[in-house]
Amino acid sequence: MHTHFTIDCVIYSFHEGQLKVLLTERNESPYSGWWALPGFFVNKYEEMEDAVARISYEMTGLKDIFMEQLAAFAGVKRHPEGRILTVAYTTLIRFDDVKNKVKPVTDYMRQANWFSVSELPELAFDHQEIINLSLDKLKRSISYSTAPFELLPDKFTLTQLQQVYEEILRKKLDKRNFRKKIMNLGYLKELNEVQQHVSYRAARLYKFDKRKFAKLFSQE
Amino acid sequence: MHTHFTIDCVIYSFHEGQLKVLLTERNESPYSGWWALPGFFVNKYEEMEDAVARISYEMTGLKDIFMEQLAAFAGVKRHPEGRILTVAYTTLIRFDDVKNKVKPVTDYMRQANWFSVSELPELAFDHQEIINLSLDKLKRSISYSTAPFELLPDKFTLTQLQQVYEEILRKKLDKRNFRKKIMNLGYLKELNEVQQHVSYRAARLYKFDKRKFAKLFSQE
DNA sequence: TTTAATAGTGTAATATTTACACACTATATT
DNA sequence: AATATAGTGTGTAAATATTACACTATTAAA
Repeated sequence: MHTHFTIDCVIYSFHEGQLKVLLTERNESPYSGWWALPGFFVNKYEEMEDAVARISYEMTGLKDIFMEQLAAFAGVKRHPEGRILTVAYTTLIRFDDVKNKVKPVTDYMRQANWFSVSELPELAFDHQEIINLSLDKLKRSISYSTAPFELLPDKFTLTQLQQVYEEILRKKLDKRNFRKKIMNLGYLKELNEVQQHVSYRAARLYKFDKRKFAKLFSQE
Repeated sequence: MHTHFTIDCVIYSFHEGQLKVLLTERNESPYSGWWALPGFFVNKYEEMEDAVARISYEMTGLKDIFMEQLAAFAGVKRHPEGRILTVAYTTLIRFDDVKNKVKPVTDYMRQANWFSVSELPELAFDHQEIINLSLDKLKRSISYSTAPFELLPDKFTLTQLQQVYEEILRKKLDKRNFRKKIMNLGYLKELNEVQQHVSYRAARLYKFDKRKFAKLFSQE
């Protein structure tokens, strides 16, 4: 009638054209030395949302990131000591905002690192399964979520946006059709600025307009 | 680091044109005498899926129903004794299959009864919140889920199907457009049978073709 | 036979999706 | 100055899907 209770975090970012997930190297038995999702035990009198904030910080050094619940995983056989119920949370962050800040502030993990979701090492516990479920959800919800814009910098090119879509959907899209469709949605603001420091024709930059996006999905 | 662990079940059916949810009257403190989702504690060495089957049976008398996970709820203040973490599960069943069988087989609940989701009594704990989340999910996923057919009998009329859609989406649909669209999807089989015992023009019956439905969503 | 209740059906206008290829531009290199 | 490189930016026609909209047909009961 009691169970251990943990939180695991699936933290995505986008870098060099690839969807990345943040993993930590465990320093504790079981699975010591294995890569795993950042996660830890919830305290007795701690609200789940507070635990998510605390644990994501302790395991990765990242602060103030908003996480959304994915699902609960509770296999009795996940751990020799008996059941450990974990609730998985997901978030998406801008790689550039955090690139040098990702470092555990606890001894439970030795290091943290970004891995391309298509080239993951063998993971501890059922963490691969958790990631798979989370990728499915991301794919299904992409058309009505702000996910792509949470992964990109404030100003981005349409090619970058298309790459994010292609990574999440795991398929190539047609450039002209993609641009037509995304611009038609009306929540991208075209800027009078272009990319800097590229050795080819610089692409125009765009911004995401949260308000217009919200309006689009408010009434329906 | 430990928590109580329960399962709560959100069980829907469709009857007399309305989406119904199955509630149980509690016979235990706290909230004794209140209506609540059928739910109970998970045993120490019990797999979560087994607990779902056992608890849904004990609280409602229903056997062999497949439930899908909705989310975990874990407020510290849900219960005076401290945190009780509950994982909510959802299912959809055919009203006619179960109409006389719904009865708790435990003393923890006094009775079970169907309520229209638009006219619920005040519920114990945060159960209204759980139902709201579940209704949202049902709405969002209706176009790519088998939900409407799980609520209907094996043979059904297009009007019944449209009513299910209207209840889940909470809006009226145009009859001609609805029929055009649903028939175009190609997974309804038209039967050479009509409704019996109706005091007006009998409607044609249809069946849901699972295979064709699955094919439709397999490759994409 | 009439009434009441629901079943069943089509079309035109508009919007969305798909398939598809080449010229343009900025920089780096010689 | 000329050229190579690498990625940007753009249009159209065909097919498909969506929307708005109203009357006739059928059955059983009165």
